Amino acid sequence: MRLLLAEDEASLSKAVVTILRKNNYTVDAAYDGVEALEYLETNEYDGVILDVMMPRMDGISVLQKIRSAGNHVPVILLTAKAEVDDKVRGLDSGANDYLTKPFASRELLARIRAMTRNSAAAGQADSKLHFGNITLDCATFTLSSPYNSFVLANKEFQMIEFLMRNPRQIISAEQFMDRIWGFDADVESNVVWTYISYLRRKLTALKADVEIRARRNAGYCLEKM
Amino acid sequence: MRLLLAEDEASLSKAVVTILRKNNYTVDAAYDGVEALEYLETNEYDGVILDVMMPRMDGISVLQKIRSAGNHVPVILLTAKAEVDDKVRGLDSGANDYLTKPFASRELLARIRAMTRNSAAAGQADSKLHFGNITLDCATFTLSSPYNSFVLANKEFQMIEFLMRNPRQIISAEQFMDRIWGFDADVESNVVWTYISYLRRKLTALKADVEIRARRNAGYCLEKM
DNA sequence: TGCGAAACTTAAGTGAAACTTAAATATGAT
DNA sequence: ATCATATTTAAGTTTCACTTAAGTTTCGCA
Repeated sequence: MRLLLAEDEASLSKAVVTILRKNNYTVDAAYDGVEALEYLETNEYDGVILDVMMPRMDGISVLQKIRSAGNHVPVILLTAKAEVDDKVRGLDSGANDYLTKPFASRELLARIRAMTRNSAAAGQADSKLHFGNITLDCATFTLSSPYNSFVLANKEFQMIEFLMRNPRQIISAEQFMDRIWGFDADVESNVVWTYISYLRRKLTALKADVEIRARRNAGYCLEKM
Repeated sequence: MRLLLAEDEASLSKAVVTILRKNNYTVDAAYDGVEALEYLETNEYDGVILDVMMPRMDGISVLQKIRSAGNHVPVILLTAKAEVDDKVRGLDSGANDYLTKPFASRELLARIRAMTRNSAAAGQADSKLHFGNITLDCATFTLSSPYNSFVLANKEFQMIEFLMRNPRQIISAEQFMDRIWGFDADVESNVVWTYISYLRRKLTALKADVEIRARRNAGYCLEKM
């Protein structure tokens, strides 16, 4: 799951990013409205947490802008004070939820789960993905088959999740990079090969009837054997 | 996905075309504004990458011209300097995005994906080509008939794609070379024969009711038997 | 009908892309 | 601070798509 956090207060932003990463979200952080907009235009997120009060462009304007561009990504607005007017204006502009500072991290996590639940439900079955004889439990990061099971590390999990949400589709190394590492991360595309290798080893150990096939000069593709 | 790249600097244009083709876009290249306009008037594209500074007609004028003609194709503008005025003028003229040189290829690709996302969701019919009893799935590189199917290698795929997008048209070996290998590649025209041979073998195995016919001293042509 | 040119087929060689592994580094928990 | 685990880098290895080359067939024309 990939989230964007737009929050100008650096210490709060860092704290929230840490909490979210611990909970296995992939998080990009923007520090003002214009930056947030740029991220939103170039990446696809599963959810956005948007501070209302920000330099250069306020959160509600960002929200209006992306909604008018036809982007329906779920958005939680953050604000310092619970002003009813702000709240109404925010929700009218297309926010899915609203949270006032200060907030408990547990509440934020719960609201994020609620916000992303719908898109998951709309897309497909909830927290468990199936393909062939393997199952990925997104709540526990467990990849299992009738023969065996593994608890996956964060990056491994996101790789197989991406593949299982798009079975039989070709996914390029660049798409993995953009989605999991963020398009501005400077890691070698080598790292994708490494994780593909790890995952294949696990699929073999699971006696999976599916495999990650390489399509030279194109990408990878999860297919039945 | 079919893109038009309008960029006058030959070396940059060539580099970008190569990158885009590698990412399985079909790309036409124009080297000035007037040429770009001609391409845009005679073909339908899924997206356009338009350099602002070009001979004969600048990018923004091209953009204004096609917009006033009612063409809503998504456009990314390219410019050397990040001048705010230029940016505003470009976006006001109807550009969907703006990218300043130099740029990372991964960022360009991400922006193209963002730009074409909507149209991809709208019309996915583009990703499958039909002729006679054979079908080419451009998403999975699969060539199939009611009897059988093959996953094609990159070059094979591009050859049959070119033929299936222009059925009954005569395509010369040179056209294949320019389009698939690039007009400056130094490979023997032998390779075209080789791939035609591979494809014919596959068409036979598919019991296809179409064939690649050779027109002596002219080229090849995909026709019903 | 026979000749030369063009088109075709096949198979082996090559290099770039993909893969694997292990070691180095970063992160995070105790 | 220390140790355990996750992630990234680096380097050596393998694989396979592409190219080449050489021999064969087909075609058009005299």
